[in-house]
Amino acid sequence: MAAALSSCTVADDHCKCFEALTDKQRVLLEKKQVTLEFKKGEIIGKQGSFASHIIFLCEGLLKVYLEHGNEVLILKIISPGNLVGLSSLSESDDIFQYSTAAYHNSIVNLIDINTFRLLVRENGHFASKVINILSENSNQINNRFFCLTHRQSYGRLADLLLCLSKRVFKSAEFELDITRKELAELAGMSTENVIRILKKFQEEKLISMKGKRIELSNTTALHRICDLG
Amino acid sequence: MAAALSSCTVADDHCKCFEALTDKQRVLLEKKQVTLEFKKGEIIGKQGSFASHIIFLCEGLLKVYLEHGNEVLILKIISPGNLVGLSSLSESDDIFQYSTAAYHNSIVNLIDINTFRLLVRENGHFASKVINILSENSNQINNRFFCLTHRQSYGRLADLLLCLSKRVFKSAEFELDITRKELAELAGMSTENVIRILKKFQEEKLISMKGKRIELSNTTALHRICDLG
DNA sequence: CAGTAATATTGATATAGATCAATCTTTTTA
DNA sequence: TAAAAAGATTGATCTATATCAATATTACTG
Repeated sequence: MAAALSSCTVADDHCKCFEALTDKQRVLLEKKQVTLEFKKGEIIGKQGSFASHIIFLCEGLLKVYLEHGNEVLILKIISPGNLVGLSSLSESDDIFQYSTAAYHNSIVNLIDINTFRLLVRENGHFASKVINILSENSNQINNRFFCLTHRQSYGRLADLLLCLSKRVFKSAEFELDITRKELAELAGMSTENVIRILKKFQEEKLISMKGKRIELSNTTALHRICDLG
Repeated sequence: MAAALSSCTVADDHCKCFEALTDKQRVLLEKKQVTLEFKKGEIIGKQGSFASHIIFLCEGLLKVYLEHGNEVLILKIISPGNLVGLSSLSESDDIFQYSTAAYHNSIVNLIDINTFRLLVRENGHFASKVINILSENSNQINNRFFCLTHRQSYGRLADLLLCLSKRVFKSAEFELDITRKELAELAGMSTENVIRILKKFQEEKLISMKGKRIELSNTTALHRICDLG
């Protein structure tokens, strides 16, 4: 029972894997990457396109999502210090299975995927770290899967707010510079529903909002809403 | 658009990874595993318990699922030749993040997880194969995630039937020896709804059923139902 | 093989949340 | 800075699907 269900949408710090590289390997990897800036809304990797690189986020905020026709499913949010696209390491298909886009202006390192593959094969410790990251990723997405399929809208939105607060902004008060529509995609519901629930949360003094600024005033109650569904 | 959305619930053949081992390594691995039979319904690995082994399915059929309280989310079905529990390789937590149970009587190899870890670190090619498996797994679960959140019940059930036919039983006609409740869990809906939709499918001559035996008579139409949602 | 338990089926009802439509507000741009 | 576009909000309606309740069927057990 109890066990705080961690359905958080944000990936954990991944950069640790590079510690397993030798100095020489690290130099090689650094040579085989480029740093780029992406503007708000820009797509960094498009689902279905050729995956020539692994993405490392230096600054900003990204979303990783599936799209089919007009429908979108956000798999996770990427905050700085994390990697995207490890699942394209699989030699069998080097196609991005999902899209990656920037919520805000972001700075990104694009790491050559073949060099990455080489290092995995060359350095088992590095490979082992990569496996850790992939595993944590799966667990996180699985929990999000559970949350989106088994919790109802109030719970999902409460969960999302807590997650943003705890993991992305690391503060009970934060500037949420994304549209309601994007919030709705994150929580897996309609835009109108997000608005109505946020209003309800305000009325019940669980949060307070001015402009894009949100403050979580009663995290205990929000947690309870998560847990009850 | 087009692109047959592969939201299949069944894992692919995984056994390939062992090909990357040396003879000596393979012998070591074989020494560090035991073969066991599990009866229908038995739990092979319980979410939250200590993950001391990786599961390899020789014969039978398994389900991998999350549980919280009374709620269950089936992540995937495992057919023979596949591994379960790779995500527990992560050194940081050797706890099963999900449960694994047998649909039918099943024969399973339990492989010592530390030996597995050792081989990953020792043999980068093996590690690379393991990464492939983890990646394919993620992709598959992500697609199932999309399916369960974005398709409605008719589409989900059609998808499931096609998947069972194509991947598990490898035939348009098969004996589906699981309860309606379990079917419902797989398709992410209520038992009653499964029954009603199966009835509708029969009326429209898309499938025919006698007892536990199901035959898909019009897979084209079923595919169309999947795609339209 | 009778009796009980488990599962399947059918119908009626309730509801969360989507969708649609209209207005208001903010942001962008020319 | 005025006009247009994009986004936010509110209310009304609709519907897919869960839930509840009753009965039928199948499977199990002593």
